[in-house]
Amino acid sequence: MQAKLKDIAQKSGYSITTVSRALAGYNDVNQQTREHIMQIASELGYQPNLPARQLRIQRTHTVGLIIPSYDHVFSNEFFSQLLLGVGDAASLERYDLLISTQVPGEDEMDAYRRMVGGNRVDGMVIARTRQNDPRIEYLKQQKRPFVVNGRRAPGEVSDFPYIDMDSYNGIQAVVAHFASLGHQQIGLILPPENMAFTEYRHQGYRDGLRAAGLDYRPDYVVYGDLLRTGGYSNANLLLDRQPQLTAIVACNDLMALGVMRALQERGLRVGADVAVSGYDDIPAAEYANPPLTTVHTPIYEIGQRLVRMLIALIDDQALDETQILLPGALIVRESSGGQRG
Amino acid sequence: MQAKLKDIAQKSGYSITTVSRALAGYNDVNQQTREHIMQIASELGYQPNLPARQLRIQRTHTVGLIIPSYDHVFSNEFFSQLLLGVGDAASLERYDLLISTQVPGEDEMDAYRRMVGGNRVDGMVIARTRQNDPRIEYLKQQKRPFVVNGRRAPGEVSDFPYIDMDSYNGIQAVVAHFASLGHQQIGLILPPENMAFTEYRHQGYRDGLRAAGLDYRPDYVVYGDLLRTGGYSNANLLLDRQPQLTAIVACNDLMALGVMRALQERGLRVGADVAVSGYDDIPAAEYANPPLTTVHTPIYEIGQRLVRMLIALIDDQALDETQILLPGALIVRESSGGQRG
DNA sequence: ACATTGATCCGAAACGTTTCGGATGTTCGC
DNA sequence: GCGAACATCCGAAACGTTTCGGATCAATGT
Repeated sequence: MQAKLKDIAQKSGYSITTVSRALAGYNDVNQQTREHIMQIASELGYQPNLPARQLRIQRTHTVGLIIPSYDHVFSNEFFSQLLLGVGDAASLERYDLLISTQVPGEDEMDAYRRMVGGNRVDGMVIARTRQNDPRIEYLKQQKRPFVVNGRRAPGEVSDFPYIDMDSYNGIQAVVAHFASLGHQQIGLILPPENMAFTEYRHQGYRDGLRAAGLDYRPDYVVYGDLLRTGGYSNANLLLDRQPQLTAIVACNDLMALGVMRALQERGLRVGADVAVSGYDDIPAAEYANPPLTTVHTPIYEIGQRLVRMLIALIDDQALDETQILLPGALIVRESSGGQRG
Repeated sequence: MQAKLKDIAQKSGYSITTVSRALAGYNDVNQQTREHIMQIASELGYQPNLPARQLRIQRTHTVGLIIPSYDHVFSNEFFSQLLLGVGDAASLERYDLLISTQVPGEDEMDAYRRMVGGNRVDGMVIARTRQNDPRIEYLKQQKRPFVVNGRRAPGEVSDFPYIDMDSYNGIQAVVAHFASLGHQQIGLILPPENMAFTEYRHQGYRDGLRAAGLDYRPDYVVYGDLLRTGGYSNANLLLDRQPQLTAIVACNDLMALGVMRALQERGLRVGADVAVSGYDDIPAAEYANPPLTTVHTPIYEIGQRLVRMLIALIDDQALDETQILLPGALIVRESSGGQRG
């Protein structure tokens, strides 16, 4: 049975108040008294009852993260790396990470209301912003601390603290790289249309083509689902309609892995016949067969920084920077193939 | 400002008690009264204060999982898949998942004491059992519900509910497979010595050799760290000392990926020159270059089943099965190479 | 009219911890 | 001896929800 302050008070002869103050390091407790109390607490294996403490101090020392759950999408290394960054940074600050996996939609919003409205967490981390993101609207309306990996769509004011990748320039660099290899028929598999970052990548592709003196072809562009299955099916769709394509830019690595699968099943060689790029540089990009060209996203570090920002907000401290845009380095691997005529 | 029961009581004219009972569905509240109260609760966006409720009912509806954190080891897809299985099953039961990432050792044990002793969680999931696992000893001593992915070491009584892979037979199947391809010099990279499952895999390797009429060579066996870096360095160690090796069994996929890196850097072809196998069948095994032979572990499903078992324990329900050993299917991919003379 | 039953509502206490605002005792200075 | 200052300890109330054990009222049966 778990010991309580009351048990230590009984065993030590001091009041519950003194026991609490002694364990909390209050300086109006005699040193010997403190040591005696701490000894008994240790013997009894005392741990403070956290719901009681949380209720009293109105703080849980917990960061909330609700993970979108589609179909094992969590095996998506983007989220696992983010989660590790968040978790490690939280642990360093003596915070825990509370997770709920929810299919986006009403269940997800219920989970936000429960966690935030129920004072279960001190603040939230949000990732993968959507257009008119209801999560952000709810948190702003509740005036509760939160930080975001992502911005609103181009042209909209992002009125919250965020860390995002400059994916506009990242995709532009991919297109420039493929153009420099001689590719003139470059396809694009975008994220879902409702994602806030989709249009940044779309614009990066357009401007990359323009800079390379290539025409934008809408029929070379499809919307995907950020999953390997979406990469696979959309690569097939693109290649069925546009067999002249010699390169495909997928807007994340997981879709790129699906593109590679589709190419291989069609007897096309990745790189040699069709160049492929992903985005994010998840570990699987490097292990892939062949290794995948991508744009590096420091996912783990983003997770860490988000937590540090969030805890500063929770503590009512000013942030050094409230909106951070990180550049992403192009990582060229074998899926680019070589120079072509 | 978050509405409380008291606010609803004031606005409705009923007592706090009646408001609480109405929202909880007690049948001694008039239907009209209930509807009136629920309308006000909805208008005010009421959410129950969860620390208060948890303190009162002595239940948090939370599963705890402390993730070992070495050096981004969480990017290990074993844990991310387990976590997703755990998280999805928990969500289905209206449970949250509380995570702390901790380096194994005293900080980790402090986190267990805080979560369990502080009534932060209703039960714990433990993975990757160690010899004399202090986590298990603590939870047994506390008489708190927990479930384990893994058993104690061979010959020891596992006196707790678990789900484990039959890795003895899994590794034996790998060895048999390599032997059937004609390999006679088969190396082994084990998990760390302090892992409870290491000796099952070691025994599977020995018995697989014996069944194939091959001698056990202790100098073909090293202990690794379950990380890619350990696979890499131990493959180099083995091949420096035993250049005649034509196959290497790594006891998890991540180490196998490191083996493959080491081979490739030595100008050796994976499969053709040295066959490689991992264990677990994480997604990266399939994407690897070349695709990795492995033994399938249904990690996500294990996570789900563990949570169902745990919640049954929390609810004082009998388990259908308290100790489950799952077979793992051999998945042959290109890293095996072909028949050799 | 009185007692019983049923419907409906509610006060009080519990959960365990924290901390405000004293209360008490001792010592020292005047 | 008295008052002030200091060291040390502590009672009470707060946090928000739940639920036990009534309390009250109206209707019905005797």
